[in-house]
Amino acid sequence: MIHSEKRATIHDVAAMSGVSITTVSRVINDNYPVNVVTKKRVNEAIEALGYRPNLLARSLIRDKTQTIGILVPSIENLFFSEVIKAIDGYLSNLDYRTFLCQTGGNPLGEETMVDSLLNRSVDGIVVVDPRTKLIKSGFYEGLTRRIPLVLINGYNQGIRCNFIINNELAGTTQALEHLVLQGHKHIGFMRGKKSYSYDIKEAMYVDFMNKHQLEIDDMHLFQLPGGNDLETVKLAKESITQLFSNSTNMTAILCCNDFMAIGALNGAKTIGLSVPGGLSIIGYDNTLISQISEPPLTTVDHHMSELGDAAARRMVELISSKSAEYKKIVINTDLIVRGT
Amino acid sequence: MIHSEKRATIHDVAAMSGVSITTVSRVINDNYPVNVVTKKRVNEAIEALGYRPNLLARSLIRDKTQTIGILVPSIENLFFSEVIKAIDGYLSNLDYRTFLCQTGGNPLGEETMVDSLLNRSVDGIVVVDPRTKLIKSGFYEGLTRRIPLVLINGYNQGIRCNFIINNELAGTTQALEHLVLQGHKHIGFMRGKKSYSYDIKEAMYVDFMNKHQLEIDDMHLFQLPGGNDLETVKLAKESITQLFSNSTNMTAILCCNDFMAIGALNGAKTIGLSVPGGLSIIGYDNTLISQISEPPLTTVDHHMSELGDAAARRMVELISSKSAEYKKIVINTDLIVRGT
DNA sequence: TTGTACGCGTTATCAC
DNA sequence: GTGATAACGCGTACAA
Repeated sequence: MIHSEKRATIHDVAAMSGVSITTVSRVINDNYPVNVVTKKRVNEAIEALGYRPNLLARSLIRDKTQTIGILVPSIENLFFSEVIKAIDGYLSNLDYRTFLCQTGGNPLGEETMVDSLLNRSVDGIVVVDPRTKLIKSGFYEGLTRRIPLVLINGYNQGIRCNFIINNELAGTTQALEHLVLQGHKHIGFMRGKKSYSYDIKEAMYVDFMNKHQLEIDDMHLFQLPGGNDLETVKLAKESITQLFSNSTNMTAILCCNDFMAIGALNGAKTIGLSVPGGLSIIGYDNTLISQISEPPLTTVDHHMSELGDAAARRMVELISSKSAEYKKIVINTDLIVRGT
Repeated sequence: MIHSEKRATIHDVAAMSGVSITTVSRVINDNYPVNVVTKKRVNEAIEALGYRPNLLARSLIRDKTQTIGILVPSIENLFFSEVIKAIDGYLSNLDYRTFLCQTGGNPLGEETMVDSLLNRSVDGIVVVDPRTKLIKSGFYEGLTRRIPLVLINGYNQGIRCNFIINNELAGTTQALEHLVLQGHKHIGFMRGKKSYSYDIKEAMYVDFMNKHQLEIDDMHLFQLPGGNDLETVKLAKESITQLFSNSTNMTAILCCNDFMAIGALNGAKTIGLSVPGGLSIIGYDNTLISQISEPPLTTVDHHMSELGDAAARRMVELISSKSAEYKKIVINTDLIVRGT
């Protein structure tokens, strides 16, 4: 297939309207005075030729590409896709385009993508769920001195970077307090294998239970081998059915994400355990699956859109150099009480 | 915040290694013979300076950006995000980066984004779910003469463009035949307001029912005001509860997407109608929600990853001009029989 | 095997 | 108000 029709350049416009390319440039950018009649002639030529500036050439000299890179472990994750939507939505209005980069959730992938984006002269990089290893190794601290950088989650104390983070502490507390208020004393906790956010939540859970003098026995703590995907649903379901096939005094459980909570819900249904009568379940993330389950899931809302919005806003600030310090912006959580 | 560290250019490398930029360029691209010792000196300088070619400058002269634009109505849609993942995954391996463009599902958004991508000299554009209006108006036929273009779905007869499409016909037939084989005679059909794919499915449904001499009465045909989002779940649920609160002879229903099917399932549960005992439900799309419902949803699998893969492959073909004709590539469907 | 010089399409800096 | 001309960083005839 041949795609030969060449685009008109600024020279073509200049030739047709009988002026220099300098004047054409001025008309386009409207940054210097140009005679009204000349301007009209130029605009007519632009129209006639269907001329559009080549942004590559413009970027080369301006050293700005109006382009932002977004790094994300995987796009089809419900949590990530909503964040991306928000970031891109915000930046799109400001005439930025975004490069979508899937890293596969491993450090090498992130480094490779960052390299690729730097070579393409992006104006900034947003990393969703950056690898802890790269944060601690100083990789991102080095990067943020070269280019505007915003990290979403993955916060670590003392790292000189710009962070937008969820308030995992508050979210976990809200959920647990809700359960205690409902009269629950035997509250379980379900987490995935390794993730910074699971660690924070677990620490918070243990802390909370101790403070309220509620017991935590081995039966209360679930560590699933999986993480945040479909497999997790099955694993969670099995865990719950197994637990209740033995005997347990557990009457409520806090799950680290909605997949786990759905799994727990399905497990309870399978063994005829009523929810929330026999078992109260609280999820985390407020993804769409929490709204379509029956009954709909009580869950902690991260406000993912706000997270993305905040990241995009911060990015624009950094680009326009309005801010000279590293900020940590915390997005609040809300407990969404539904039917479980 | 100041990001001042300037990147080394090809000139810096040339100066440090005591050769001309031409030689450096040859070392980088490995396209002309260079003395082994010279090459070594250059490579050392590259290493020492941390030099990386500026792809903007390279693109400007080569007229290739290694960049593809992906247009999509909205990224958080389960169907779209899986397609995007596949497209980007495939192209990423070939060192392409992708611009993610959300169009909002309206013609103006699509035109604007296409314009933006052309100005950025992308090597090709993939449009997921293109607006019918722009297909019929000749917009995309014109575009495909200027740049490699692949349309995913939205196929219309006689349009000279490259399409990758789902076999809606086969998918619908598979689902209906399954129901008939189960002995169902009163089969309903649920669709959304306006979409080409709903139209095809409905036509197929009507055709099938007529061929099998099965009746279609007004109670069998649901047209929801919504489409493919959370609201649809509620609407579908209400439709089903209302229908069965009157009397109906319907024993099975084919839904145009999984959201509708989940809604129908929730509705049935609410009124104590057993699934599939009292009502069989078949969804469409095989999104993740069909796997986590209880019971899991019987649904038609589109093979979204294959759809994206095929689009990416076709794009690469077009770019390398291996193909001179417009092709329509049809991706097969499979009925996934689960619990409804 | 290597270097010079031009061009890619634009904006910025001078002159006039 | 307007126009040459030099950048931006790179690839590549052409010449040596």
